[in-house]
Amino acid sequence: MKYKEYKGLNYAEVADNILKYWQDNKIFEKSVDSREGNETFTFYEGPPSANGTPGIHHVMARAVKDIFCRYKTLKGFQVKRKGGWDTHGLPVELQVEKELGITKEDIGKKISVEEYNQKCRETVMRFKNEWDDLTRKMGYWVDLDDPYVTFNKDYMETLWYLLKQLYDKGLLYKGYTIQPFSPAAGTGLSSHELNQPGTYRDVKDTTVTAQFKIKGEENTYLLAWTTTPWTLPANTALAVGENINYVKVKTFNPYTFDEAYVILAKDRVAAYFNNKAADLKLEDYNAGDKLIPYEIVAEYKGKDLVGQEYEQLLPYVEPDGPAFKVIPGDYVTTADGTGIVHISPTFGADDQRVAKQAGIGAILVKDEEGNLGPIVDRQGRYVKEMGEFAGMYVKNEYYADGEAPEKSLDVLIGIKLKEENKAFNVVKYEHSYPHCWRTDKPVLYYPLDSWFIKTTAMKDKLVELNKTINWKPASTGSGRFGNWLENLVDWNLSRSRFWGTPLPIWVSDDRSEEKCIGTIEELKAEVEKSVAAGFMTENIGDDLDLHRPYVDDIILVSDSGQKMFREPDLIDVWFDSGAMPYAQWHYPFENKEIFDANYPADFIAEGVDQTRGWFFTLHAIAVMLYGKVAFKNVIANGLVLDKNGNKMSKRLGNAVDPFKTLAEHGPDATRWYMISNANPWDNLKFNIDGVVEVQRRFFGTLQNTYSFFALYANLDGFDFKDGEVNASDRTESDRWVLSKLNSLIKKVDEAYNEYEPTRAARLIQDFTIDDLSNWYVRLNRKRFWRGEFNADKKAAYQTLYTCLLTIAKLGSPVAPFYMEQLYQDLNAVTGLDVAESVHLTDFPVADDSIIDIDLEQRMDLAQNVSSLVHSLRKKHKIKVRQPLSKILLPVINDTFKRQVSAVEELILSEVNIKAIEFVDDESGVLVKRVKPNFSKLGKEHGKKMKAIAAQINQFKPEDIVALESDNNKVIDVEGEEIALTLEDVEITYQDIPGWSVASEGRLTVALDITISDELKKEGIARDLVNRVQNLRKDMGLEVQDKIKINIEKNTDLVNAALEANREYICNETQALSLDIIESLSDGSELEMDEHKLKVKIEA
RNA sequence: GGGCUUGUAGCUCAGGUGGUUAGAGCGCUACACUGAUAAUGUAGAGGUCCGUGGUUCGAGUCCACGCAGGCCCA
Repeated sequence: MKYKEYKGLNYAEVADNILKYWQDNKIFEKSVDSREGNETFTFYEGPPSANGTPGIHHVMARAVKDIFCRYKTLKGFQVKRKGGWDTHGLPVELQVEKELGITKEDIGKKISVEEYNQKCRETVMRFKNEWDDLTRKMGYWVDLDDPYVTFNKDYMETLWYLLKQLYDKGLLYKGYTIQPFSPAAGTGLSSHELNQPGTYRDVKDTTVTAQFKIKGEENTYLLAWTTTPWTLPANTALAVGENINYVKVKTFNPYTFDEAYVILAKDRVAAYFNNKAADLKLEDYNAGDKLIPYEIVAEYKGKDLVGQEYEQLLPYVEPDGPAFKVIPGDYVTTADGTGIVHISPTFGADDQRVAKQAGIGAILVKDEEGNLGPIVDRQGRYVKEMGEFAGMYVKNEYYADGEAPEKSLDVLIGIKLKEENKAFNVVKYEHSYPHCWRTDKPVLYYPLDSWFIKTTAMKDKLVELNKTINWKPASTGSGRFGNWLENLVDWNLSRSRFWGTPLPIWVSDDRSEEKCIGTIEELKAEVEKSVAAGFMTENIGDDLDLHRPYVDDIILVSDSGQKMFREPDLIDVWFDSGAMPYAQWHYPFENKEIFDANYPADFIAEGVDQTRGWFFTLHAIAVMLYGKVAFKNVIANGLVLDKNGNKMSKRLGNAVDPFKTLAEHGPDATRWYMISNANPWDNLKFNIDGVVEVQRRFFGTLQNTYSFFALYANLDGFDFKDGEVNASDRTESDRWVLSKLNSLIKKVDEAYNEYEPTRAARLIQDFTIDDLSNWYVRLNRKRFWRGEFNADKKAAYQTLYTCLLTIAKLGSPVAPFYMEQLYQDLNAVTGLDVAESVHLTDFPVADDSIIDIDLEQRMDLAQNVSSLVHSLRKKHKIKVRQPLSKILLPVINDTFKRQVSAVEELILSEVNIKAIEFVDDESGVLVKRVKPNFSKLGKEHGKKMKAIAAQINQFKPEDIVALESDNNKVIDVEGEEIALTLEDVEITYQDIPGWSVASEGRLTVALDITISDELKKEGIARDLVNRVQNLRKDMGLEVQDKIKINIEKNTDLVNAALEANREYICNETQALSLDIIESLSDGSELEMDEHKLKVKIEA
């Protein structure tokens, strides 16, 4: 049995083969089944929607999910991963509308709801095959055979069950929110519709800065500005910014010329008062003067104004609760207006929110049916209670052509306020305002009925439990998510659409009776009653579809015998996905045990854009119904942008095709690149060059290392079947790399465990490239190819084998295909692991007894010394093949000497030097430099630091000696004596006269660059060996083939070099003989620096 | 407009608790190696650490205010 050897590995092909291996051998299934009975690690899959094709960012998101599921499996947990599909919602509906060429209004008219929903059902899974294909090709292990689907009856029944639970807890109620509304079309507009291009247009409106008279104070007014004067009669509060500065200004009303004290933001004074009037005296003012004098008479903070009461501005209708107070508004600015914001809870979303928070009521009227409503009806007209303005449209645009009055309602209100000394300023103002895309008329912000989940009732619990969740990154949890919870509003569940889960609430005609249905069985029972009451002809069958229109046809009977109809709303699709922990198992109707074992989730991961989406709905439902978190650890990953940092979009053509990327570069390099390049929670600028680099640098190096191993292990028949070599029988470098390897295991385990995949990948990568390949293999190459298969060689094979196999296991969560191949290739020969897949093995366990920190330090020293010597050779243009006699190392301390001595051989062979000499103070050749220890001295002496540093830098050699011998030196700084010890300074050896010196930190190396005759000869011999090896290779000789070397007589130096090193040359080149011949007729001409040799080689 | 986030070499990223030569890889330049070879090694050049103020003996690091990009929400 041989280790597989490759000629140019195709990584995409590896993935294909491994994928087949997994499928044929059911490895994924086994990775779950083989952990049966073990502790479970629960992962929830956030369901994607299959009505569009997947993008490259899905590869990123799913790689993150996959990594931790695989890791936990290796750690022995059973990790069930049920896939899922999000199938309801607006995007699906819009897509269908577009394809059918219809609008929402046409549904139920041009096409039946039944047909329409059928179309949605067909559309929503359109790209399921592409998704499944991507899932497999990228190596995302998730159960595709039995996914949850949100439109399935079982799934929907659980939703109903959960809604009923909320209903029974009193957490489901009907209320209103302020939504964009088009009176002309008689319909609410979704935010999607409002985001259509062209909806926002610049319009000129009459704006009013109104005077709100403070209660109990003469002539004192709060000024508030509005671009919608028609909302002023609905005013119930004024909002200020708590940290904004306000002033009271004494002046005169520009319309009535009455004396007035007005309050507004300090920053806005300049906008309301003419600077030219600044110097005018109030007492010089005459009514009608153009310039109106003003004077600031008091100043307040916004929070000082909070609570101030004022008189109702336009008292047509009484408020339904406390009103006419100053309240805090977090969104108030001084960018425009007066810094005081007019609040009408019925006509602004912010208004409604801050009013509710402050316990302020609204201005409401009763319609004919006794329902409360705003002072504007659904056609956009003032209601009858509005006195002289009753029946007027609030916008002139709403009148039929030619019927609009000359003066709009806004203008009339402006006039009325001026006359009543209630307007401080009335002007036209151009601003951007949304328009209905269908009717072209302005949108109203209007209260519309909706069903809500009372999340605010559980706010404290939601906030508290959120703090127990491990968020990656933490800032998303405390910041974006935490702030969102702090400013929570009730969850608006209602959607007036067709394709979604219907709200299971039936209400009687007079709205006095309600029923919320929680199960299909319950529905049947209720229908039976209805049949008995004669409202329904027959009961529903088992094949009932819970979608519209079927449920709409169901009429129930109330306890008092009234007909009950379903509330026509659908529920927010986010409820669908937030309910997946329960609904995916059709809990509580089935699978109770599975649910219990898999709730809550240990881990979920999704894009950061889901913070207020899925992350919230999962959390909200779990906390409200079960008082628990839904997930314990969560990674909120960032976006995948194009290489220039722009959002990818199909429209712009900068979207990266995931299938193409996977096919060209393979899933492993793609995944490794995505994970190692940046933390998943940072945005990733996806650059295909980066994938190529990862492939070349990491996978290329790893594969080369494996190939190197395989080449020689095959020659020697190494199969690791006769036990492990003792640590004591291994070389220093063997023990070093194994120590590093075990340190690596620890760190990687820790990184995965802390949900830091980037750290894990980088650790593995650095070990593979720097420690294993660039140091261990390079230094030990000869051990692999020289001589017979002895104990030392075996140790080398075992060491390298262990490193490679461990890398395969550690890296398998990130690069599941390639690492599987590596594992298989290694294990096929040795059979040391019984598992048939790397994904069925156990995660490596670090052996502390192998970790030797001192050894790791020693090797660091060897590397640093070598690097310095290389740099010196470079400086003097002496190539490594030319041996040199010695280097000098100043001894920093005893440990240093001991550590360097232990790796002396390594250094000598690495840099081709004959000897290391240590020098210390007694040698007298060292020139010392001293540097202050800033961090220590700075803490103690603070301000004097500069003076101290200046003095230390001027120490003479004898000062340093004195300090060293006494461990004490007193210096005088600005009259104060400061005693220094050795700890206060850093002593380095900066220079050795007559030597070539390089240093890094405290380490200094001096190189003897004199090349003696003998060294020169050895250099020539080494050069020759090198050239002969080339010739051998050119001749196509095998490593073990023997040769004869003939060389034509050359200069005395060269001849002497050959004679002196004959044995060495023959040994290295597998030569039986080396003869110097007077004349060679047919040899090859070799150039070695200034020497030219004629050489002939015979096999 | 608000919340969160990012800004360090041409590119991608590291840089506990403030401490005096700001690092790595890629790319570039030069050299070396040539039995890991469609590999490999070494060195060099390359930085107003986004800006402006502040705190401090000392700021890439702490504070404030900005600027630019991103996401979410208004």
